[in-house]
Amino acid sequence: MNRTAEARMPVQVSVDVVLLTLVEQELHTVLLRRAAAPFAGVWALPGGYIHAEEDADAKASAARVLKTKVGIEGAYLEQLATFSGPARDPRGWSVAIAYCALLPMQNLPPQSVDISVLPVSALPQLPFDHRAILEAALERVRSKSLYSSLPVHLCGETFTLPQLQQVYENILGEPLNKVSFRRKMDEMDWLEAVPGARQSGAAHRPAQLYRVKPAFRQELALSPRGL
Amino acid sequence: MNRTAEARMPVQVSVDVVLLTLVEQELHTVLLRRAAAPFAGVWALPGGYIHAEEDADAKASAARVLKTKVGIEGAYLEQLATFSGPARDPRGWSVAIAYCALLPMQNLPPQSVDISVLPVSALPQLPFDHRAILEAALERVRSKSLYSSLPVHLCGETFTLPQLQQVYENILGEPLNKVSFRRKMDEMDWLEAVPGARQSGAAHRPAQLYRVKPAFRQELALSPRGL
DNA sequence: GCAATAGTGTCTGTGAGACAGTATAAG
DNA sequence: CTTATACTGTCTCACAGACACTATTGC
Repeated sequence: MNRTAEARMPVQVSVDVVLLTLVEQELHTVLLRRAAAPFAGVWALPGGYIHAEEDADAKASAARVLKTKVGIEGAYLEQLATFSGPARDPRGWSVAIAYCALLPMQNLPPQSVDISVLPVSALPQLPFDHRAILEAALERVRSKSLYSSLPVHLCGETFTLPQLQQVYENILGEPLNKVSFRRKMDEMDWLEAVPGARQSGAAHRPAQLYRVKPAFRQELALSPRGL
Repeated sequence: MNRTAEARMPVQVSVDVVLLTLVEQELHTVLLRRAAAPFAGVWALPGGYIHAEEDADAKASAARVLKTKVGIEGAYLEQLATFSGPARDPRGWSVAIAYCALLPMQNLPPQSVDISVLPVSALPQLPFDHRAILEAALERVRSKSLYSSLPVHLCGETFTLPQLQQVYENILGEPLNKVSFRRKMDEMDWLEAVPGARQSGAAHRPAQLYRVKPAFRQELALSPRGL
């Protein structure tokens, strides 16, 4: 057997990142204008080749892409799936390890001629198989929002329960029962009230501010029976 | 910007397959004895490089590995996750696209000096990060068995409801309520009775044989509230 | 008949959703 | 005071699990 022949035809490996945020009650994604061919000048998902010399793994590559090409750090990052085949990139057989990233809107960089934040319901045509990658990200985020704390990564440091419920509702696209939602948050036990902190300024009873308990900052909390 | 420099350091891309089956009420996995270095002679997950000339995508590579190295076709195949980094393979920075495969025991090839079927609870030390890949596969299969028809791919063409329930119980490691299980199977509506076919030979009332409805042969059925 | 397992009717407890009430801010 | 939203007490209905009963085979 002839292993060198097997490995001879080169396969390009890149990472692509679906960076999602919530702007005015709707999921938005960040697109970059491609600098180089193919598809130069076209809006596309942030992505890039793996740098074997510096990246500890593909997730680190994705974090580096977000830092150097979008200018953000600290986003929640989760591997989505790997897309592959001879046709997805005109340069030949390629592999893209896709990641999903969540970030609160206020941590996003300002838009520019090369950085755009668009609602996922009204995106331009995307190059490669980026449309399929984006759909996979949306499905993943929506399905995990049914039974986990994932959506909290779209909120800031502190938030009120009504705000958090709105985030869930915006992702899921349907209203949730207030009493059930609060019961679930209570029994999942991953939030703590910020002592003495209340939302102020509104012409009604102020809401208690909450934050994620330290043990759950890097990890999702799961609810066994959903919601 | 210097894209050719970015892509210069080569990254090896392979697929690894966790092939699971049920033998005597316990999940087993298929290991192959490695022919070549590194880890020559060691039991490892079936795997191999992507053949860009012939594979339509990474899933096709995984199917080809199963066919050529294990001798099976038609297994249920699902992408698991992609493992990467400089340390997982001594030959250097590498990417492994991991797949999970399910097959009924009777479709497995006979064991040989190079093919082994072992219970997942008593495996030898595995090379590379194959232990982590296997754990990911087990977690995926167990978690999907809580709300989908996934376990049916461990059954043969036809099966009785008591047999199917046993498969679920063996995967999950806990007994299930008989009435609830049958209610769920009924409302998920992905099984059909084989007319007139009943299990025979046992010294008790024979059970009705079922098969998967054609629409669900290639696709999982999901239950919104689990079980 | 008995033993053994298949399959079903029905009760009960848990838990999610609905509703309506109280609480607390601004003006 | 009114208005608006935060928060909570409680009822109800749906559904999962438990139990018990009937059904059908081999011996």
